[in-house]
Amino acid sequence: MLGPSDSAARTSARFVCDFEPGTLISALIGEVRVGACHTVVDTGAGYRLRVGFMCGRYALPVDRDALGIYYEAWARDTAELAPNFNVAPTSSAYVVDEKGENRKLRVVSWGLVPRWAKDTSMQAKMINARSETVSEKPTFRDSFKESRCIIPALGWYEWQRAETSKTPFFHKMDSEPFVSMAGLLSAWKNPSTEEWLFTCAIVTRPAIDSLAYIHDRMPVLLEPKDFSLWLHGTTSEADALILKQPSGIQAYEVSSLVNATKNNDPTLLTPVNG
DNA sequence: CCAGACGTTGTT
DNA sequence: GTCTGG
DNA sequence: CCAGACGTTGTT
DNA sequence: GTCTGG
Repeated sequence: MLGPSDSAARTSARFVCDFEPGTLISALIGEVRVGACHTVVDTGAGYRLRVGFMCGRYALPVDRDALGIYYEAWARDTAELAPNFNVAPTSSAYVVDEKGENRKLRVVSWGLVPRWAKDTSMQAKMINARSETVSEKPTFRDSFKESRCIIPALGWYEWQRAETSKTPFFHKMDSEPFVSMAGLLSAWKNPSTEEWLFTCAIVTRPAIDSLAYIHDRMPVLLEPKDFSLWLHGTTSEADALILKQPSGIQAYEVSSLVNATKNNDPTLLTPVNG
């Protein structure tokens, strides 16, 4: 059982709690069930549970053709996007999808608009879809069943929160050129203009232990050998891929320049000595 | 029947 | 579109 | 995700 | 505090 003196556990262990988030747990710490998702912060006045952050920004400073080759996807007809070190919600982004035998690279807007939406006002909040509930939620379930995609990135950013600070980290693969995030794709027809808008969301999961000191959630990551199954497998097969434990991820602190979306250059990826 | 929601993360 | 609440 | 705005009337 | 824009 974790105690206040267990400093290693304070920085890296994760917990499930049975009480209201934010409750001071100095008197309750003996009752915390170790298992997932929360870190303990010493506030001086006691111990507080803290949750981490989620993938709300990523980098894709890569051209269309490199993605087409890596993902074995048709990219010749895809619009060229500028290299982007700071992809934000509602930004244009590349995804890989597969209709029948045709795997192609597609330009979409990040933040899923379900096909029945009246407008795009909720888009910026729909950047993540929890894997635990994605097959049930009205906003995501149709896309999960019929229109899964891969969202490529060089890596993703997370902000580690402390009592008075927030520190961005960049996450990338050790030995793959890209992070392949499990995604959902949706096509929405604007009722006014009759134009189609393609949008996507990143499927998320609890963070693996080695990343828990930064945040408690992470994207579902796909291995190259599983790309096809994610894109056209059954929902059961997709569920199985969600449950796989990812590995080979490195994370390092970066400059808070990334906070402002107007900043968009290679220095955002430069490691900071923490 | 119609009206209204439909989501995630992190806050206290 | 589809489900829940009134 | 973070940064930045947060308003009206009347005018072109 | 909460919403919009990037």
